[in-house]
Amino acid sequence: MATKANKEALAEKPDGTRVNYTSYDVAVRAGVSQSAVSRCFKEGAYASDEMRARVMKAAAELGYTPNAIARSLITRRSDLIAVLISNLTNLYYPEVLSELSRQFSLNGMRMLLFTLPGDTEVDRVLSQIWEYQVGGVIAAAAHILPRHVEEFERRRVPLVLYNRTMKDKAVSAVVCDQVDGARTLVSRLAAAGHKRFAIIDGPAESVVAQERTRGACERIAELKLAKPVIVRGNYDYESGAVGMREIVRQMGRAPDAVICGNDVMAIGCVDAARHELGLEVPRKLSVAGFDGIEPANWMSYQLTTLRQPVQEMARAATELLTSMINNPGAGPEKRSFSAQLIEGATARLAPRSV
Amino acid sequence: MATKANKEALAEKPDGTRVNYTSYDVAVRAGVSQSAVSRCFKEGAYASDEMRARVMKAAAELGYTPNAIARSLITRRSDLIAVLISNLTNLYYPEVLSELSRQFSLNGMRMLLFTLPGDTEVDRVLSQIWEYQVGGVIAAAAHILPRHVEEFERRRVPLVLYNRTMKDKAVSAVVCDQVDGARTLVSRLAAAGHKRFAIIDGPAESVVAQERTRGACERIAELKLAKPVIVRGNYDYESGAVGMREIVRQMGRAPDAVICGNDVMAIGCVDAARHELGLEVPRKLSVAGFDGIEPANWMSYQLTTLRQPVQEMARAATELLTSMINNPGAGPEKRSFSAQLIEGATARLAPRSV
DNA sequence: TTGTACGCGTTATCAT
DNA sequence: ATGATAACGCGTACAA
Repeated sequence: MATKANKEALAEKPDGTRVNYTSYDVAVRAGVSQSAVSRCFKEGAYASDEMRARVMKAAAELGYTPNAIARSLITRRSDLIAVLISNLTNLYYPEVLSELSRQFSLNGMRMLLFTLPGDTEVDRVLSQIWEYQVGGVIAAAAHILPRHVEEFERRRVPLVLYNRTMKDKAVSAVVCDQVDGARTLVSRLAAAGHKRFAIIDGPAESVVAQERTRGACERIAELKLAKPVIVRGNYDYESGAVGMREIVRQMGRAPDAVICGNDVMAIGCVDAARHELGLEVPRKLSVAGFDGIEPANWMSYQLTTLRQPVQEMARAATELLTSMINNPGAGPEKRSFSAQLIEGATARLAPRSV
Repeated sequence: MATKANKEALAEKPDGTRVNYTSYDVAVRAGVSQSAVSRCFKEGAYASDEMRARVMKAAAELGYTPNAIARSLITRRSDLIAVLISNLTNLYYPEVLSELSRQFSLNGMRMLLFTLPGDTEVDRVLSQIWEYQVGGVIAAAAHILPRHVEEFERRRVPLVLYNRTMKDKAVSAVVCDQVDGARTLVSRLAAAGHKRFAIIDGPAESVVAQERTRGACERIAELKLAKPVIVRGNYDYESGAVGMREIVRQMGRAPDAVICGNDVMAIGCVDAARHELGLEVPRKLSVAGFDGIEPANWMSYQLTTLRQPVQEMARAATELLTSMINNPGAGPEKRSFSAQLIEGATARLAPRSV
């Protein structure tokens, strides 16, 4: 047949070398049908040992690899997962990404990575995602709006939010309880005698930052302490240092404790206090952060922080997503984790109670 | 026709909602042929304004998105790029990855991310890559062997190595001249009076580490200085601290200068010197690192380091890869960059000469 | 157990 | 300018 001849010729290059063999090429070489080859590459499909051996031998000789693109066209599902991340320069995300990658790899899924530079890019990135027929998406990025979630629902693409939730919209998510962590932190600081608090908040669009600040403020109010001075930061080192200076300016003196929206800002805050303002930490000033990134452990800091169980959270996210993929009917599910207080050496804490 | 009826029914779910529309659905709604729809979504293809408008309207109403899987099956090329990275926990890589992502996104390519946990995983990961018919690969990972490169050549898949090269094998790469950087560093340190050097080397399998150490040793020998004590590290903070202690143990005293295989180890080294050994840095001991990661800038360190021009390198890597994709004939090409000495505050350097 | 035939959703090649 | 039709490489129902 002409068709067969064409197919055979496909792998032939002008220079005589061959490249990109298909299951058909393998079939010809093994003297079996194409569908037999297909079956041999699928676990638990009908195939005699004799044939399987012949096919595998031919495949190995040609260096044949199944074409995942063609496969997912016919099976109507791909093992592609998209991961959306805001900015990798936030030292917290590489760890998350690394764990996600490990977990997905273990589950036989491939990861399509999208980083979101700006806020308005979401629509553009989502349309790229739809094109690739991904099996699911993990979004560890800000700027995901309810209308985006609705599009996920319409398209029946499973979505798991990482460390963010959505008001008035049921959506699967893996979160760390920021409010609770912040409350615990304030309690422990207050019990140790801190009275005047200040907060270096994260960027306005970060839900995580909002929750951390809210938790701290709530608890401070409950304890009838003075309302904290709050300055805005953007999660980076410099804004932590700037924030610290601004706090001192606004208060006319140093506060007792500064709660920072993340570890990097806390480190900037500690450095500004020590190196620029001459404030001893923690003797004169307590500083605490959130996340538990690796540099927080460094001897120069030994930051007091609320560590997120990244490994467990990443695992939960992949499990949640895979279960959503396999049970398309199931409704949204939230999994919440608690932050762990790392006592560190940048804050004076009362001994653990309760 | 039965076929048409089937195709129409495809987007229909049991519950009556529709999902995953195809170009055929759009065609029916716009009252044109399927191939017309296809053309409308392709730039510069024949299509009257009138029809284009009708088709786009129908597509928008349905929320149609072209299926990239099907497209790349027929065009025999995908806009997928695979990126291989050893370990994201090395603080240097997130920046690289972030830049690569930005660049690829700008060029309309999607990024498939593979992280390599171990050394023997390479083969497994590569076979996953072949399955996805990627247009090209950027490898910023150790453990890529000549036989792997040969498979890239056989399969005609463009490969660009990031910060690694291969002996006896021509392969495209973007590198930073580590040897030259290390030599400059030693020269500047020696000119400032440092005589007894020590080196905290990176892991054995890191070519980058080998070059950094080699460059330093060469220059030290040329200057007729004592052979440096060399201890092995593994790029992480702890191994920098351990390395520093080990150096002092081996030498019976502190050296004049320690050159570390990367910034994270240098930071560990500085911390161990200051906090554990009571050595003033840089008054009693000079320490320098490589990479120029963000924490190296922090006030507590202000590390003296050789910064790699990550942005330029990432850009070069994407340019190189895209040009290889577009000119399949062209041979391998190397692009080399110079590291920039950040003078910092952890080493006493002689004023710049020559 | 194996082979035949068809279709996944798209682009490319023809006619018209 | 537009429409029919044939691939792309694979999985799978069905026949043998």
